[in-house]
Amino acid sequence: MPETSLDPKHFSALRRFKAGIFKVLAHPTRIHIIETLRSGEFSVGTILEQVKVEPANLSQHLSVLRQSHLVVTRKNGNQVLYSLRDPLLIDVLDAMRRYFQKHFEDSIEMLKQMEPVR
Amino acid sequence: MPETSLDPKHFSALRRFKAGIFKVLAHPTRIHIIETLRSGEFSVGTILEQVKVEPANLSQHLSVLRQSHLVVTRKNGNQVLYSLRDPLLIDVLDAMRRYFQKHFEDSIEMLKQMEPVR
DNA sequence: GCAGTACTTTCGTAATTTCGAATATACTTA
DNA sequence: TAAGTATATTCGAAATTACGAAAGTACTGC
Repeated sequence: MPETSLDPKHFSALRRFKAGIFKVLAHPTRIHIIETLRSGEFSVGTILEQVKVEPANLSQHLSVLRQSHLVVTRKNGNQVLYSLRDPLLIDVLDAMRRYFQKHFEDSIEMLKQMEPVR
Repeated sequence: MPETSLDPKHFSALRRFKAGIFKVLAHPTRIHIIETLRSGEFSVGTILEQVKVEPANLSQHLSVLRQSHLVVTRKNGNQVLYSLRDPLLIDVLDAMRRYFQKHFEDSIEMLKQMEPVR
Protein backbone atom coordinates (compact mmCIF):
# COMPACT_ATOMS: atom_id res chain seq x y z
CA MET A 1 0.00 0.00 0.00
CA PRO A 2 1.37 3.41 -0.95
CA GLU A 3 3.00 5.47 1.77
CA THR A 4 0.99 8.45 2.90
CA SER A 5 3.92 10.00 4.75
CA LEU A 6 5.28 13.30 3.54
CA ASP A 7 8.92 12.44 4.13
CA PRO A 8 10.86 14.21 1.34
CA LYS A 9 13.05 11.12 1.01
CA HIS A 10 10.05 9.35 -0.50
CA PHE A 11 9.44 12.08 -3.02
CA SER A 12 13.00 11.90 -4.13
CA ALA A 13 12.67 8.15 -4.49
CA LEU A 14 9.56 8.67 -6.63
CA ARG A 15 11.39 11.11 -8.83
CA ARG A 16 14.24 8.71 -9.28
CA PHE A 17 11.76 6.03 -10.23
CA LYS A 18 10.03 8.23 -12.79
CA ALA A 19 13.39 9.30 -14.16
CA GLY A 20 14.30 5.63 -14.43
CA ILE A 21 11.25 4.88 -16.55
CA PHE A 22 11.88 7.91 -18.74
CA LYS A 23 15.45 6.79 -19.17
CA VAL A 24 14.23 3.45 -20.47
CA LEU A 25 11.96 5.26 -22.92
CA ALA A 26 14.77 7.58 -23.97
CA HIS A 27 15.96 5.52 -26.90
CA PRO A 28 14.52 5.44 -30.44
CA THR A 29 14.91 1.68 -30.76
CA ARG A 30 13.08 1.02 -27.51
CA ILE A 31 10.30 3.38 -28.56
CA HIS A 32 10.10 1.49 -31.83
CA ILE A 33 9.80 -1.79 -29.95
CA ILE A 34 7.05 -0.44 -27.72
CA GLU A 35 5.17 0.98 -30.69
CA THR A 36 5.39 -2.41 -32.34
CA LEU A 37 4.02 -4.12 -29.25
CA ARG A 38 1.01 -1.80 -29.25
CA SER A 39 -0.67 -4.19 -31.66
CA GLY A 40 -0.10 -7.32 -29.65
CA GLU A 41 2.26 -10.06 -28.66
CA PHE A 42 5.21 -10.83 -30.93
CA SER A 43 8.28 -13.02 -31.07
CA VAL A 44 11.75 -11.49 -31.14
CA GLY A 45 12.07 -12.51 -34.77
CA THR A 46 8.87 -10.69 -35.68
CA ILE A 47 9.91 -7.59 -33.77
CA LEU A 48 13.19 -7.79 -35.63
CA GLU A 49 11.34 -7.46 -38.92
CA GLN A 50 9.98 -4.10 -37.81
CA VAL A 51 12.92 -2.80 -35.86
CA LYS A 52 15.86 -3.41 -38.11
CA VAL A 53 18.90 -3.60 -35.86
CA GLU A 54 21.47 -6.28 -35.02
CA PRO A 55 19.72 -9.17 -33.25
CA ALA A 56 22.12 -8.87 -30.33
CA ASN A 57 21.36 -5.20 -30.03
CA LEU A 58 17.62 -5.81 -30.12
CA SER A 59 18.07 -8.37 -27.39
CA GLN A 60 19.96 -5.84 -25.29
CA HIS A 61 17.15 -3.33 -25.63
CA LEU A 62 14.55 -5.99 -24.86
CA SER A 63 16.55 -6.81 -21.77
CA VAL A 64 16.35 -3.19 -20.61
CA LEU A 65 12.59 -3.22 -21.20
CA ARG A 66 12.25 -6.47 -19.25
CA GLN A 67 14.27 -5.27 -16.28
CA SER A 68 12.07 -2.21 -15.97
CA HIS A 69 8.94 -4.38 -16.24
CA LEU A 70 7.67 -2.36 -19.19
CA VAL A 71 7.24 -5.60 -21.13
CA VAL A 72 6.55 -9.19 -20.16
CA THR A 73 7.66 -12.36 -21.88
CA ARG A 74 6.33 -15.83 -22.41
CA LYS A 75 8.04 -18.83 -23.90
CA ASN A 76 6.45 -20.65 -26.79
CA GLY A 77 8.60 -23.59 -27.80
CA ASN A 78 11.54 -22.24 -29.66
CA GLN A 79 10.65 -18.63 -29.35
CA VAL A 80 10.08 -15.89 -26.82
CA LEU A 81 6.94 -13.79 -27.10
CA TYR A 82 6.99 -10.20 -25.91
CA SER A 83 4.07 -7.98 -25.00
CA LEU A 84 3.44 -4.72 -23.19
CA ARG A 85 2.86 -5.20 -19.53
CA ASP A 86 0.24 -2.50 -19.19
CA PRO A 87 -1.65 -0.35 -21.71
CA LEU A 88 -1.18 2.59 -19.34
CA LEU A 89 2.23 2.86 -20.93
CA ILE A 90 0.52 3.64 -24.21
CA ASP A 91 -1.16 6.56 -22.48
CA VAL A 92 2.24 7.96 -21.66
CA LEU A 93 3.37 7.65 -25.25
CA ASP A 94 0.09 9.12 -26.50
CA ALA A 95 0.42 12.09 -24.16
CA MET A 96 3.90 12.56 -25.54
CA ARG A 97 2.60 12.34 -29.08
CA ARG A 98 0.05 15.07 -28.41
CA TYR A 99 2.76 17.27 -26.96
CA PHE A 100 4.97 16.64 -29.92
CA GLN A 101 2.25 17.27 -32.50
CA LYS A 102 1.48 20.63 -30.98
CA HIS A 103 5.12 21.65 -31.20
CA PHE A 104 5.97 20.28 -34.56
CA GLU A 105 7.96 23.33 -35.60
CA ASP A 106 10.28 23.13 -32.62
CA SER A 107 10.55 19.45 -33.22
CA ILE A 108 12.04 20.10 -36.62
CA GLU A 109 14.36 22.62 -35.03
CA MET A 110 15.36 20.16 -32.34
CA LEU A 111 15.91 17.34 -34.80
CA LYS A 112 18.24 19.53 -36.83
CA GLN A 113 20.35 20.12 -33.77
CA MET A 114 20.43 16.44 -32.99
CA GLU A 115 23.08 14.27 -34.54
CA PRO A 116 22.21 12.89 -38.00
CA VAL A 117 20.72 9.42 -38.44
CA ARG A 118 23.15 6.78 -37.26
CA MET B 1 2.31 21.68 -41.65
CA PRO B 2 2.99 18.04 -40.71
CA GLU B 3 4.20 15.68 -43.39
CA THR B 4 1.64 13.14 -44.52
CA SER B 5 4.21 11.01 -46.30
CA LEU B 6 4.80 7.46 -45.12
CA ASP B 7 8.55 7.53 -45.65
CA PRO B 8 10.02 5.39 -42.85
CA LYS B 9 12.81 7.97 -42.48
CA HIS B 10 10.24 10.33 -41.01
CA PHE B 11 9.05 7.80 -38.49
CA SER B 12 12.58 7.26 -37.37
CA ALA B 13 13.00 11.01 -37.01
CA LEU B 14 9.86 11.13 -34.89
CA ARG B 15 11.15 8.39 -32.67
CA ARG B 16 14.43 10.17 -32.23
CA PHE B 17 12.54 13.29 -31.28
CA LYS B 18 10.39 11.50 -28.73
CA ALA B 19 13.46 9.78 -27.33
CA GLY B 20 15.09 13.19 -27.07
CA ILE B 21 12.25 14.54 -24.94
CA PHE B 22 12.24 11.45 -22.75
CA LYS B 23 15.98 11.83 -22.31
CA VAL B 24 15.44 15.34 -21.01
CA LEU B 25 12.85 14.02 -18.57
CA ALA B 26 15.14 11.19 -17.51
CA HIS B 27 16.72 12.96 -14.58
CA PRO B 28 15.33 13.32 -11.04
CA THR B 29 16.47 16.92 -10.71
CA ARG B 30 14.81 17.94 -13.96
CA ILE B 31 11.61 16.18 -12.93
CA HIS B 32 11.78 18.06 -9.65
CA ILE B 33 12.15 21.35 -11.54
CA ILE B 34 9.19 20.57 -13.78
CA GLU B 35 7.04 19.56 -10.84
CA THR B 36 7.95 22.83 -9.17
CA LEU B 37 6.95 24.78 -12.27
CA ARG B 38 3.55 23.12 -12.29
CA SER B 39 2.37 25.79 -9.87
CA GLY B 40 3.58 28.76 -11.86
CA GLU B 41 6.45 30.97 -12.86
CA PHE B 42 9.48 31.13 -10.59
CA SER B 43 12.93 32.64 -10.45
CA VAL B 44 16.02 30.47 -10.36
CA GLY B 45 16.52 31.42 -6.73
CA THR B 46 13.04 30.28 -5.83
CA ILE B 47 13.42 27.02 -7.74
CA LEU B 48 16.66 26.57 -5.86
CA GLU B 49 14.78 26.61 -2.56
CA GLN B 50 12.76 23.60 -3.68
CA VAL B 51 15.39 21.72 -5.62
CA LYS B 52 18.39 21.72 -3.36
CA VAL B 53 21.42 21.29 -5.59
CA GLU B 54 24.44 23.40 -6.43
CA PRO B 55 23.32 26.59 -8.18
CA ALA B 56 25.63 25.82 -11.11
CA ASN B 57 24.15 22.37 -11.41
CA LEU B 58 20.60 23.73 -11.33
CA SER B 59 21.57 26.15 -14.07
CA GLN B 60 22.91 23.29 -16.16
CA HIS B 61 19.66 21.39 -15.83
CA LEU B 62 17.65 24.51 -16.60
CA SER B 63 19.79 24.90 -19.70
CA VAL B 64 18.86 21.41 -20.84
CA LEU B 65 15.18 22.19 -20.27
CA ARG B 66 15.53 25.43 -22.23
CA GLN B 67 17.28 23.84 -25.18
CA SER B 68 14.49 21.30 -25.50
CA HIS B 69 11.87 24.06 -25.25
CA LEU B 70 10.19 22.34 -22.33
CA VAL B 71 10.43 25.59 -20.38
CA VAL B 72 10.46 29.24 -21.36
CA THR B 73 12.18 32.15 -19.63
CA ARG B 74 11.57 35.80 -19.11
CA LYS B 75 13.83 38.40 -17.62
CA ASN B 76 12.67 40.49 -14.72
CA GLY B 77 15.37 42.94 -13.72
CA ASN B 78 17.96 41.04 -11.85
CA GLN B 79 16.39 37.66 -12.17
CA VAL B 80 15.26 35.09 -14.71
CA LEU B 81 11.77 33.66 -14.42
CA TYR B 82 11.10 30.14 -15.62
CA SER B 83 7.79 28.55 -16.53
CA LEU B 84 6.53 25.49 -18.33
CA ARG B 85 6.07 26.06 -22.00
CA ASP B 86 2.95 23.96 -22.35
CA PRO B 87 0.66 22.24 -19.84
CA LEU B 88 0.54 19.26 -22.20
CA LEU B 89 3.82 18.31 -20.60
CA ILE B 90 1.98 17.90 -17.33
CA ASP B 91 -0.26 15.37 -19.06
CA VAL B 92 2.79 13.30 -19.86
CA LEU B 93 3.95 13.39 -16.27
CA ASP B 94 0.45 12.60 -15.04
CA ALA B 95 0.17 9.63 -17.37
CA MET B 96 3.48 8.46 -15.98
CA ARG B 97 2.22 8.95 -12.44
CA ARG B 98 -0.82 6.77 -13.14
CA TYR B 99 1.39 4.08 -14.59
CA PHE B 100 3.67 4.27 -11.62
CA GLN B 101 0.86 4.18 -9.05
CA LYS B 102 -0.56 1.05 -10.56
CA HIS B 103 2.79 -0.67 -10.33
CA PHE B 104 3.91 0.50 -6.97
CA GLU B 105 5.26 -2.85 -5.94
CA ASP B 106 7.59 -3.11 -8.92
CA SER B 107 8.56 0.45 -8.32
CA ILE B 108 9.91 -0.48 -4.94
CA GLU B 109 11.69 -3.41 -6.53
CA MET B 110 13.16 -1.20 -9.21
CA LEU B 111 14.26 1.44 -6.74
CA LYS B 112 16.11 -1.16 -4.72
CA GLN B 113 18.05 -2.18 -7.80
CA MET B 114 18.85 1.41 -8.60
CA GLU B 115 21.89 3.02 -7.05
CA PRO B 116 21.33 4.61 -3.64
CA VAL B 117 20.67 8.33 -3.26
CA ARG B 118 23.68 10.31 -4.44
C1' DG C 1 23.30 -37.06 -29.59
C1' DC C 2 23.95 -33.62 -33.35
C1' DA C 3 22.66 -29.86 -36.23
C1' DG C 4 19.89 -25.93 -36.67
C1' DT C 5 17.10 -22.13 -35.25
C1' DA C 6 15.94 -18.53 -31.75
C1' DC C 7 17.41 -15.69 -28.55
C1' DT C 8 20.69 -13.87 -24.83
C1' DT C 9 24.94 -12.58 -22.51
C1' DT C 10 29.61 -10.94 -22.22
C1' DC C 11 33.30 -8.05 -23.57
C1' DG C 12 35.84 -4.06 -25.19
C1' DT C 13 35.55 0.43 -26.89
C1' DA C 14 33.64 4.90 -28.10
C1' DA C 15 30.38 8.40 -27.02
C1' DT C 16 27.59 10.82 -23.75
C1' DT C 17 26.08 12.56 -19.27
C1' DT C 18 26.74 14.39 -14.74
C1' DC C 19 28.82 17.00 -11.24
C1' DG C 20 31.64 20.51 -8.68
C1' DA C 21 34.84 24.14 -9.17
C1' DA C 22 36.15 28.06 -11.32
C1' DT C 23 35.06 31.70 -14.22
C1' DA C 24 32.07 34.77 -16.74
C1' DT C 25 27.99 37.76 -17.71
C1' DA C 26 23.99 40.81 -16.54
C1' DC C 27 21.61 43.79 -13.86
C1' DT C 28 21.14 46.93 -9.69
C1' DT C 29 22.30 50.20 -6.41
C1' DA C 30 25.34 53.07 -4.00
C1' DT D 1 32.05 53.16 -11.83
C1' DA D 2 32.63 49.85 -8.11
C1' DA D 3 30.52 46.33 -5.38
C1' DG D 4 26.95 43.05 -4.85
C1' DT D 5 23.42 39.82 -6.26
C1' DA D 6 21.51 36.56 -9.74
C1' DT D 7 22.33 33.40 -13.15
C1' DA D 8 25.09 31.05 -16.84
C1' DT D 9 29.05 28.83 -19.06
C1' DT D 10 33.33 26.25 -19.35
C1' DC D 11 36.36 22.62 -17.94
C1' DG D 12 37.93 18.12 -16.44
C1' DA D 13 37.11 13.80 -14.23
C1' DA D 14 34.08 9.92 -13.15
C1' DA D 15 30.18 7.25 -14.27
C1' DT D 16 26.96 5.43 -17.55
C1' DT D 17 25.24 3.93 -22.03
C1' DA D 18 25.38 2.04 -26.69
C1' DC D 19 27.10 -0.86 -30.13
C1' DG D 20 29.17 -4.86 -32.79
C1' DA D 21 31.50 -9.10 -32.37
C1' DA D 22 31.93 -13.31 -30.31
C1' DA D 23 30.43 -16.78 -27.36
C1' DG D 24 26.67 -18.95 -24.74
C1' DT D 25 21.96 -21.17 -23.69
C1' DA D 26 17.53 -23.34 -24.94
C1' DC D 27 14.50 -25.70 -27.60
C1' DT D 28 13.32 -28.72 -31.92
C1' DG D 29 13.68 -32.37 -35.13
C1' DC D 30 16.36 -35.83 -37.31
